[in-house]
Amino acid sequence: MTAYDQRREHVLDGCAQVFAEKGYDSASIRDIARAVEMSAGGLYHYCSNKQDLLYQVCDRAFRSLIARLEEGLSHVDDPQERLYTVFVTHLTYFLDRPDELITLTENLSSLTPPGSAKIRELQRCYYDIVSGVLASFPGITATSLRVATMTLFGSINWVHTWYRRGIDGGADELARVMTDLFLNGLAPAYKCSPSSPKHVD
Amino acid sequence: MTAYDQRREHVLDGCAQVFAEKGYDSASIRDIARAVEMSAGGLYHYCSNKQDLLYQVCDRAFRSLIARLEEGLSHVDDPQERLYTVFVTHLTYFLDRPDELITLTENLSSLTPPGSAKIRELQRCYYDIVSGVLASFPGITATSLRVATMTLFGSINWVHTWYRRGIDGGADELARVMTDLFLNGLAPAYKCSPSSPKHVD
DNA sequence: GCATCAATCAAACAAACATCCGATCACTTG
DNA sequence: CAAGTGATCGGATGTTTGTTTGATTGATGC
Repeated sequence: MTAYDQRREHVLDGCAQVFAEKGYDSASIRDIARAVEMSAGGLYHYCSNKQDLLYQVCDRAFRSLIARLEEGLSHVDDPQERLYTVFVTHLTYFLDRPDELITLTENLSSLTPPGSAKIRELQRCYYDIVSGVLASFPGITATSLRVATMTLFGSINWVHTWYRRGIDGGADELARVMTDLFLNGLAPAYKCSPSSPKHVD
Repeated sequence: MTAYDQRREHVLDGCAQVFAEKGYDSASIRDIARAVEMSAGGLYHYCSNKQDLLYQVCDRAFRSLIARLEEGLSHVDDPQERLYTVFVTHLTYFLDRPDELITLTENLSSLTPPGSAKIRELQRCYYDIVSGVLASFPGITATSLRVATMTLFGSINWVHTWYRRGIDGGADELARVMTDLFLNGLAPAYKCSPSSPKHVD
């Protein structure tokens, strides 16, 4: 990693922070410059324009996320454990680098061509992985697979709007609750033991 | 309803459309003026400033949504049917007036005091209703109630990012799939079938 | 037919914006 | 030391922003 690359990483960190806090549109080049302690003009040594900064942040974040998930899934075979791996990997990444994931979920729609197409490709890649995990459950149909996958993404991507550090438990606990919800639902008692609707373990 | 109020409704419709399409920050007063076929200055007869327009759109949308949900739930007693009612009401509203709901979910964070506090109160009201529905399921704990409620919101609020008209089925079908997922999960076969003694905890 | 009043407009305002540019600065290399 | 080079800066540019202002219109009441 060259010195230039290191500096660029630092710039992208600052971008993610500012984009996550104010959103792409109301984040000004001067805001970013202040966050990385550089002049506005100086930023243009690490990007071609403001839009390019958003692209670089999204690209880096998506690639990290996909790499982590592929690594995590490579050790696990059981479908239920693989589902847990999806949740815990994404949530761990979120707690680890919240600004990047917030930028990714909140500002994707601010991307313009041609960068938007490349990022959408990464998004598709991520979708296929998660969808593949869900597809291994028996009894799932084509339409319910799509809805279930999108519902899962919605659940995960919504976390940043309500999660509070120190109050809401770590990634493992959150992932456990969500996995249980997706596997067994809210009313397993109704379904499995109609004679004792109150029983739960 | 006075003529002024009617005209104001028309202005808010245009705002919702522009906000949903471009986002609050990059939607200009002139964009909105063009959408409602009025001059930029003329808009200020229906608001005190741009921020006020966002507030009015959010306020109107949230109140409609809450009213619809309260009405719908008032006819239903069974917990499982009440859960379906939550899904189908929200999704119907989304398919009915997508711009308002998109503005609500995408631009809430652009609200500033004092309007933001008032909207947050409506949000809290909506949360309490939905949380109450989920709380009626046996075996749900305090933390899992919070996570389940937020997961439900995430699922619903994410729909606008992937739904495609004419391809993805109506509100009732979507609500049915989601309700089934939340009630029974992906692996009811694993849990209930006698041939599969293993279960997750 | 005159006065009132709300609704609307075009024009103008300062502020903020992304971007560009010439001038330095801190270095390595000969 | 001299020359060269990449990084960074402050300032300037032209555009767009939200908002204000003063004038104009069209209808209503007298």
